Amino acid sequence: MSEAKTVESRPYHHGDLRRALVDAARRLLEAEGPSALSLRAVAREAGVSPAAPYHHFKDKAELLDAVAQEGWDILDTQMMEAKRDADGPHQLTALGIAYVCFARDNPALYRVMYDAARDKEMLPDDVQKNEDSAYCQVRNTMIAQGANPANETHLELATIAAWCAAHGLAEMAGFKQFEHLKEELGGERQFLEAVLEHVGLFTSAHREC
Amino acid sequence: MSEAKTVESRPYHHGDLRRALVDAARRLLEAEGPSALSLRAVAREAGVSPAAPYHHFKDKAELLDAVAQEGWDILDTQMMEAKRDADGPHQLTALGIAYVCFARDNPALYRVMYDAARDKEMLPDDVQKNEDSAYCQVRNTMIAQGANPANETHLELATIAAWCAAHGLAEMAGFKQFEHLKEELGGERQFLEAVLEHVGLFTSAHREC
DNA sequence: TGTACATCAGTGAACGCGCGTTCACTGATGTAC
DNA sequence: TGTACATCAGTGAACGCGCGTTCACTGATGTAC
Repeated sequence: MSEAKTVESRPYHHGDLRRALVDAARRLLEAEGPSALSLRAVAREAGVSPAAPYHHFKDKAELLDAVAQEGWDILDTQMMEAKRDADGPHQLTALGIAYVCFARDNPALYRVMYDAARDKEMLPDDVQKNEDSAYCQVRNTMIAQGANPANETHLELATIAAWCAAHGLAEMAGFKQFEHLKEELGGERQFLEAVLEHVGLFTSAHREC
Repeated sequence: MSEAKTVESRPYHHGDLRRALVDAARRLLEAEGPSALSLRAVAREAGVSPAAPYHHFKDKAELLDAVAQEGWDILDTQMMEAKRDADGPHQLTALGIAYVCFARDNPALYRVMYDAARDKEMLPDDVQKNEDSAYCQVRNTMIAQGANPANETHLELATIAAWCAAHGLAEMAGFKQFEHLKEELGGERQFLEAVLEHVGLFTSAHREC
């Protein structure tokens, strides 16, 4: 689509083509959706020949993985901010809302993230290993809100249950069937909160997206 | 893949090619996954020329819609059976488990169903309109288990919350990260029940998949 | 009951397309002496 | 500081592929008289 730099100004060596390709992929993704995300289209969008990406990624899958990884990183950051800005008892809901808002604001990116996860049949490793990851934030917040950290199984199950509910809501919140509820409740955000409240693991909160 | 009838036995006019194409699509889907589901591959699998499907479907999307619709019908049936076989207080969990089991047993079909839904940004119309639909079964079971049918908004939100949790679990239950929990709890089925229990809308039940 | 004919449901070849990937290449950069 | 040379990161053309869809066609079926 758009090109940040004018074509003629770019030197033969790009400087950071890897970064530029991931950026180009994200631009394409938002503009055209996941089905438009071919290696060639990404190269085109970055203003580079179709063979150039192969100096930075083994194949198409590796490029997609890098895009997905960036998605997880952004998600982590946004959830961290949401948690920081929320009062103690509202932190878990704030995390849930931040999760769903991320998915709603970046639907194509979110889809790439989960398409990769389903293909591999696993979330990226550091979703559970990195202490700042979205997953660990939910887990730690559950402890802060009274879950017993000694009962590891219970804690994990609760985290997974909350995660599943948020993921389901993220994928379905846009469905037209629910539009009347959004109107009735005063907006999408209120709708999201109301659904999460019904899940039972979350308590109510009223913060920004 | 396989061919039910021998090639030479099939008459020039097929009889019910529409049906045969949907069946072929499902066979392909389970054997090769959603990415293998091209119009041409379906025709090939059905033993028919690439142009033949156009006498029964406007285009590829319409064929995919028919496949997805069949998925929703099967889901409705399986949930109905699960509910019938469960005791009153366990019916809601039985429905949840049946939902997740359907998705786990037919992962490619489930993906086709939701890919179509996300593209259209809505579930098929009769998921909410048909009284036997999975959605209405959950809704009605909530009433039977004590939800106030007069509070329509509350009822809908609870139904959606349960649906979201089940959908999220359906997509994530296969992730390798959760394998140790399945072992610890004695199997995938126990794991699914345990997660749903944590959702709060479900109560425990112990029935067959 | 037999025949003419319209309609239906297939065939198979062809179209143009964009894709992922490879290849021999070349221009730019960095390093050793 | 200057030069030779290895390495790096691009180019652009080409490969083979499977795709969705269209087309003129033809064999089978059903209907009217």
